[in-house]
Amino acid sequence: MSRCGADLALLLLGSYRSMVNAATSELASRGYEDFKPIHEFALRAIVAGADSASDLGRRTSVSKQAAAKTIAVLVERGYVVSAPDPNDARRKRLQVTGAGLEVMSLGESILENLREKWKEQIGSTELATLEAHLTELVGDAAIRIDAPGWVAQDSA
Amino acid sequence: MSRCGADLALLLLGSYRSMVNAATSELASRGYEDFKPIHEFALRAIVAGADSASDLGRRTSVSKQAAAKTIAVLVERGYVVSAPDPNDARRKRLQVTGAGLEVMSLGESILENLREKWKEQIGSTELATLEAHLTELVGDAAIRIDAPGWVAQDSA
DNA sequence: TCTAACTAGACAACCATGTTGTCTATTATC
DNA sequence: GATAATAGACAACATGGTTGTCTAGTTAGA
Repeated sequence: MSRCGADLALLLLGSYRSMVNAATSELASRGYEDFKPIHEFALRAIVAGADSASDLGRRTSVSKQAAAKTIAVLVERGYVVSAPDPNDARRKRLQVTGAGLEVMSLGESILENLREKWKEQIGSTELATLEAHLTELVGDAAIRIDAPGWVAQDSA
Repeated sequence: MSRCGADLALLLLGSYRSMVNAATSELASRGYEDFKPIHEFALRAIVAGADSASDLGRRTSVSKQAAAKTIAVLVERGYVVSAPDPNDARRKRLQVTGAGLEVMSLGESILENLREKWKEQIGSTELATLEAHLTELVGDAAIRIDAPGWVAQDSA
């Protein structure tokens, strides 16, 4: 199908886009209008323990300033609250709100549905193989969510 | 390997990134410092027949103004020349220069090498199967290169 | 044929998301 | 206790996208 390296790259990108677009538009249609992948990933990172702006920046390979901006948006929209850390007056501890958890689980279930649909298309074993191969390709890079940047442009 | 939909999405994105990052850093090390994926795709589109700014915008699903900005960069760096169209005084015909073709073929060969390496890792048939499955997933979306936006953030 | 509609491209203003650099307050470390 | 490191705020800027508006040129139709 794919004849050259560039096509393969495009194919990978297209597949990602295809999933994420479907997810964001679905989320939008359910009332989460401006929720972009970057927000999802930031929430995930916060839940995973990135409880401060600097921390979030480190974990997502982005400057703390950029992280702070993202957090500001999430706070403004009520997905995250930020409160002074009693143990360290410099820090502000982040916490995902109920609304934040809700949108996360909704997003995840949408993506999960997409994966299921795909599984039906190509078969369960085939999907597993594909995932294994992709994992092999990305290697260590898989560990880090990394640069929200390349995930930011979207909206559907 | 991948347990949920979000992981699969991330895996796809990671795979793309992994290829493109390697390519851009390789290009950078060979002297093409500021060459980003967006430029590559724009050149490809121009070669494929998008010979004006408006045209390029349409083909890459971007406003003509955005396309014009990208073109301005490519022209400035000598990858593209823009000359008045003798048949239509409104238009400026775009043409990829020798340098442009050179960087394109270099980029392509780098990506091709990456694909080869991957082929050795997982096997030729497996790679073909994987590509076929991905093609199935993206469906029609595969046709359009689409939004340079999600391809823009990079640099390596 | 002449007018109306469309098209190309230029320009400006703006938005989003990232970057660096600088500053203050606080905490850690020697 | 002096020095270094860290958190976060703020400002300036780069990039890459958007709309909106304008002019010049083309095309189509009454």
